[in-house]
Amino acid sequence: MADTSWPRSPSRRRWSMDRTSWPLPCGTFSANLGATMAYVRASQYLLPTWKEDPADADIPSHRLMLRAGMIRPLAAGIYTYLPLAWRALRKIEAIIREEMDAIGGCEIHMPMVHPAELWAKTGRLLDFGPQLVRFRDRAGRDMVLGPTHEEVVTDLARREIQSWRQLPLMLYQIQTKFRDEPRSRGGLVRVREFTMKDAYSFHESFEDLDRYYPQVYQAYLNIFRRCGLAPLPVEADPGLMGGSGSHEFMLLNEHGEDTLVQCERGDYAANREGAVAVKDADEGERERPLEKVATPNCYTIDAVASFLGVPKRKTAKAVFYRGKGELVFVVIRGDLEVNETKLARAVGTTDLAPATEADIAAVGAVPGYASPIGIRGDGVKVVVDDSIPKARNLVAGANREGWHLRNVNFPRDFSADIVADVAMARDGDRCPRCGGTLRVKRGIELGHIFKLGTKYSEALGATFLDREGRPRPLIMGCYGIGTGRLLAAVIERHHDDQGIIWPASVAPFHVFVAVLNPDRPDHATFAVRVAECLDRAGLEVLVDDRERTAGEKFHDAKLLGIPVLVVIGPRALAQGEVDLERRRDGARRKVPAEPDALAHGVYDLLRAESS
RNA sequence: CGGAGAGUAGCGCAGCCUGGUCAGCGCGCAUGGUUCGGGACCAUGAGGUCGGCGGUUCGAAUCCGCCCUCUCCGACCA
Repeated sequence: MADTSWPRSPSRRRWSMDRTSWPLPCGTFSANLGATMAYVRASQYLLPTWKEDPADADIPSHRLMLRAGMIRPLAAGIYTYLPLAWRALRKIEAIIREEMDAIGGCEIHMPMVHPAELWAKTGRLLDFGPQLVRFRDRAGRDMVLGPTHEEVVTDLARREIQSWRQLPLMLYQIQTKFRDEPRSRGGLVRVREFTMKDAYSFHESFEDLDRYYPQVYQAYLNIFRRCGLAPLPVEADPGLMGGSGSHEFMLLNEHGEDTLVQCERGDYAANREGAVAVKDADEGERERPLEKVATPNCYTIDAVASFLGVPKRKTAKAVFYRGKGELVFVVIRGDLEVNETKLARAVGTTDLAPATEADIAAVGAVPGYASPIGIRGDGVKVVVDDSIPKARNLVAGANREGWHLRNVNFPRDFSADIVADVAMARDGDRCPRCGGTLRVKRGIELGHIFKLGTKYSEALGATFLDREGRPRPLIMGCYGIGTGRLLAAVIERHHDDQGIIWPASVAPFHVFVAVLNPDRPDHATFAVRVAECLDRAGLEVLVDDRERTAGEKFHDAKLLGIPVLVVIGPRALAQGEVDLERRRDGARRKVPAEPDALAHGVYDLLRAESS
C-alpha cells in the first residue's frame, strides 16, 4: 500500500469535475488516472526501466525505448506503448494536429477494417500483395486490415463532395494501420502495426493541388523542426500514376530503413528508387564491325570482362523479368544494376518478377550468353537503358553457349521497344544537376507527400461538378507521417551513451524530481510542494519517489532523458536550496527552495534548452 | 523468401561438444536489518513443463528429426 505521508495527488483545477472528489473504491486508483493528475509519482506509475541492455535490440532508439520502459514487444513488429512512450507520442500528435489544422486540415477517423471489395475496385487488392492482411467476417465477406486509407477516404469523398464549392478540402486522421511487412526491424523504425497520420486533399484542378502541395511541404518541415529534427527532403518515386511530384522527408541515419542519394554539393537528393545519375558517353569512339569470340564458362559479366580483358563498363548485360504476361528483356551496361522501380515505371506495370530460365529460353535467348541480337520478337519487350546508346563497341552475349560478340552497338545491331533510364544510381556517380559527386546514404523516412492526381477518384467514381457544371474526377494529394517511427527518430537523433535526451517539445515530462529520501516525511512533504508549484507553473512533473538508491535515480533520470532534473536531498535541503540539472549538457544550478525561484530556475534551463 | 544467429527464472547469461549431483550464475523481485547525493551491503526467500512435439536411451537442457518463435543482413516496401 502507499504510505500515508504522501497526500493523494490533486486533480488539475482546469478540469471541470474534480475526479478525486468522487467516491472511488480504492484511493490508489485515483493516483493511476494519469491524465487527471497534476504530477505523476513514479512509485504509482508503470516505469519498468532496465539496467542492462536488451540482447536483441541493436539500434539506439530500440535499445533505449526498451530500457526506459517505453515499449514492449508483443510479436514481431507489434508493440505495446507504455505510459512514457504514449505521453511522448501524444506530444508529437499534438504538434501534428496543430500544423495540419493550420493548413486547413479537418481531423476525422476512418475504420481500420475495410471491405475487400473497395480495394478490388482500385486494383490494389492484388497490387498490395501479401502485405495486405485479408480475412473473412462471419458472413463470409472478404475484408482487409487497412494498410493506408486512399480507398476509404475517396469513397467518403465520392459520397460527400458534389460541387467545386466544397473544394479544396483536406481530411486527415491519426490512426493505427497494419502492413504485414516481410521484415520488420529496428524497434519502432519499421513495424507491422503502426500509427500514422495520413492526410488527403481534394482539389478541383491540378493547379490548385500545385498551390496546396507546398503548404503541406512547409507544414511537414514545421512538424519535424518542432520535434527537434531536420530531415532532408528528397525527390521520391512519383509512381506509376505520374503526378507531378512526390517528396520524402529523410532523417539521415545509419540505421535507417531506407536508402537515398545525395549530391555532395547539396543541390540534389532523391530516394534511391528514383535517383538519377549521369552516364558517360564513349566520346569519339568509332563503331567497329561485329566479331564473334569464344568465351567458355563465362556466365557472368565479371567472368566475361576478365576473360576478355575489358572493363565491365564496355560490356552489355542482359537481365530478364516477367511483367504484364510478357518477358521483359533489359539491356544495360555491364557495370550498372537494374533499378526495378524505374524499370516498372518504364514498362508501365506494377508486377515485375525475375524471369525463369524457361521464360528466357522461350524467346530464343541463352541464359549466361543472352543477347538482344537475334531474339524472337513476339512476347518479349526489349528495354534498353540509356547507358547503351551512349556506349560504343560493347561485349554482349551471342545467344550461343560459350560465345560472345564484340563491338556491339545500338541501334546498329539491335532495336529496342523502350529506351529509358532504368539504372540504379551508385555511390560516386555524378550528379544530374551539377555534375558533383553523388553519395548513397541511409535514412529514416519520416514523412512522404504525394500528388496522387485522379487514380483513386477515377477508379471509385469520385466526381464533382466543376464551375461549368461538368462532372470531373477529384484531384487528390496524400500525405503521411508515421508517428511511432517519428518518436523513434527523435530518440535516434537525441541521445547519448547514458540515455535519451528529449527535446522539451516532445518530452513525456518536463521535470524529473528525484526524491532521494522519500521515506523521510519532511522530504516527501517538500517534494509534494515542489511538484505542485511546478505544476501550477504549467510544467509536467514526474516525481521519483521510489524506494531506490540515489545512484539508481540519477541513472534513471539520465536514461529517461527528461529535460530538467530537480534533486531533493538532504545536502541541498539543509541549505534551503534544491539542485537543478539539465539533461542535455549536465549544466547545474542551485535555487532557493521556494516556489517562484524554483519555477523560474526550471524555466531558465528549459529556455536555454530550446534555443 | 534467401543467408546468419538465438530460444534455459522478469532481464542478461553459463551449462550442451563429452547424456547420469546441471537446474546454475549475475541483476532484478520479496522479507528483515545496515546504508543513503551518482546503478550500496548482509541475511533469508520466492521464482524455471530448459520454445513445442516426437524419437534414441535404463536415463535427455544435453544426441537425432520435425515444427514454432525472435533477432540481424539481404530481397521487398502505396
